[in-house]
Amino acid sequence: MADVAREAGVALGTVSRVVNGQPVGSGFRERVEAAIRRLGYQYNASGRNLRTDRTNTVALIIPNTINPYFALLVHHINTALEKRNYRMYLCFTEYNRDLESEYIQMVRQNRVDGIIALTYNPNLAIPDDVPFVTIDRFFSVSVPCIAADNFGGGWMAAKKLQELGCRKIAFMRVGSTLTNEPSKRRDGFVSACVEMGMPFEVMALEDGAPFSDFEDFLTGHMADGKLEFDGLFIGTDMLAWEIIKTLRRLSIRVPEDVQVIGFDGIRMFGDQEYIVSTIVQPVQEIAEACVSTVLSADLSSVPSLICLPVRYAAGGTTREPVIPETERDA
Amino acid sequence: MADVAREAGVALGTVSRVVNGQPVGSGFRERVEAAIRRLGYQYNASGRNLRTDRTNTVALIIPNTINPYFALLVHHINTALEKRNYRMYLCFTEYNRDLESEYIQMVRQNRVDGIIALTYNPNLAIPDDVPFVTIDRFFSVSVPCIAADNFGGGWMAAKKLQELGCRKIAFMRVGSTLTNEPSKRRDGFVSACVEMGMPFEVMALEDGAPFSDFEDFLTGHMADGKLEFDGLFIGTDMLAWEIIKTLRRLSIRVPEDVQVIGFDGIRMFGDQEYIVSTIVQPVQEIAEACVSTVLSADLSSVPSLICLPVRYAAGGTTREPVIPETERDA
DNA sequence: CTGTTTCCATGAAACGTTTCATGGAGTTCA
DNA sequence: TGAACTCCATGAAACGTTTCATGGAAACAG
Repeated sequence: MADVAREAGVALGTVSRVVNGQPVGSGFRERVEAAIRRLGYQYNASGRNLRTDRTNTVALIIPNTINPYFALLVHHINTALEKRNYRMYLCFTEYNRDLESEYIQMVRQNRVDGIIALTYNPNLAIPDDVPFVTIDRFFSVSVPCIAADNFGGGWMAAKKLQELGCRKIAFMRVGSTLTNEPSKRRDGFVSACVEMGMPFEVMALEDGAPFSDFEDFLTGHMADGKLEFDGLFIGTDMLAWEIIKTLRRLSIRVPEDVQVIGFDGIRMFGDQEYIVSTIVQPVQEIAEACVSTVLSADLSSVPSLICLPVRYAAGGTTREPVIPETERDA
Repeated sequence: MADVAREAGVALGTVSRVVNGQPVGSGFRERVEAAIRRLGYQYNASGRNLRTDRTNTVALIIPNTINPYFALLVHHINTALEKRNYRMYLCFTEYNRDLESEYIQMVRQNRVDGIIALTYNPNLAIPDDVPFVTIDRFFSVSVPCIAADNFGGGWMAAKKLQELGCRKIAFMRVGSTLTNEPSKRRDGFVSACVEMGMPFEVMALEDGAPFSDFEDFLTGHMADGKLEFDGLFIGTDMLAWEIIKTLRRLSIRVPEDVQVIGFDGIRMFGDQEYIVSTIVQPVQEIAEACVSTVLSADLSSVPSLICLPVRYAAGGTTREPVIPETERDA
């Protein structure tokens, strides 16, 4: 930059203002830009980062991008950041709690301007010197949490199963010890069942327990090769997919014998149909809320829990009254 | 850091060496570390980045992470980088050629230590002042390109279809104008067919042409509701998935009436079965090759095209002689 | 023509590291 | 005992920006 200034016969500050698009005296801009071209000058962001102590970068801490729901989340968060001219610093934790802390430490050293985290350590130390928002995890009123309306989703799933003609239903999930926002899917489900007087059961797989426990649960509720449930609400679409495979192995037909509703709104690829009938999370809205919150000038004035509405979408594992054409997002 | 030095009663350089784990006189390390704890000192990477003109960061430029193949690639590249204590700078282009150039410009300004790119502009300007490797795109001998053995994969697919009893087969792909490494899937397929004396056809969808052209192609090769092909090799698993849906709509059964082999090795989630029978790309090896190449001290001494072996995996859209249990990667 | 104000380029300091020449203290050897 | 070495902490410079106080020139008013 000093070279450019010399070449253009102007001062350092003038070059800086040209580069940043700030107002500059007539003729100066052209002179400086010519010099930049002549010298092939390349702007160096490190200098600015050091001087301003800002990086125009937000860290996103998430288990991985293999899970299609996470992939979608990453995608929309990146888009929302880009719109504001911010970059995304992506960290994969693979559900490893130590990695979560390590990444927080690391991105702080790299002076990110904010952190968005979807983590699994309930005792995570939240730094207070950088804007921090979480997805689906409530830590304290001073750490904004963005989540779908999980309770409402669970409620909606139970109601929907009744509407579809179910007489006895069950909720199945994995990871029973951790209490977080998605846990409320169960609460909403149970509340709706109680309110409707619908017979129901809840099966939560202990952490570390083998998947076969699910199969045991199902066979334990079978008589004459027939499942006593005619509706299942399952914590996530991924799990629903697995359980449907188990059901088929047990010669139980989906959706003829048992209807299944999952949660998340996962599709095979971008805009195809849902892999299972599901409660769809408003991923784009969640992403937008995360970004606008983490970048808001005054974090203390934002609500500590932002809860966004979900919707139901048929996906072939329920017997819909009218055959549903593929439903699509906006 | 200056504060720490003062607090510990040592010089700046000593603190620096302690922080970087370099050898230091006895007692110094303890004194400095105590001071760091007392002051709650936080290392600032911006200073180092400026001073060393390195960032320990590699940029990955890729269309998105919604496509499961890309998601897997991102995952493995991140792992390979992490192993070497590098961070990943992820840029999503959404197949937009202008964005590709913009991102290259941007990450250069951010002084990444290398760029790994999977791009779609054949005339992309490759910078020569930063290590640059590509995936699946050959630009010139001075730009290393990492790819699966696409030719071999196409060859393998044709051979496999014959082995599975096919008598007349076809290759279908999308994006006919762009010539890149994956184009060789077609070449391998054609070569094998010619060598075997197997009747075959090739259908490439023009860029921008509607998907229904595929359907027209298929119906154009039907008589009495029967497809004249009994085997299809399709450019990617995603496309294969779409085409299988079309086939089913045409009341053509897969794999009974026509066997289908895709390319990439996409699965629904992490380690489940493949969504279609497929030629599996060695994603992990590709990722490892990308990273080790882009970080190699002397780029000019690496081969300009690294071609990694593929393998066939049954996935339910072929009639395997023995019912295949799910095959899994290492 | 002088005094006042406005505008805006200038020059220098500062951000937090790394690195390197310097030299003081300790050790070895004659 | 002194010369020659070795070891390693020290202090200062440098990386490339941004920002701010300064002041010169132009514009305007009286």
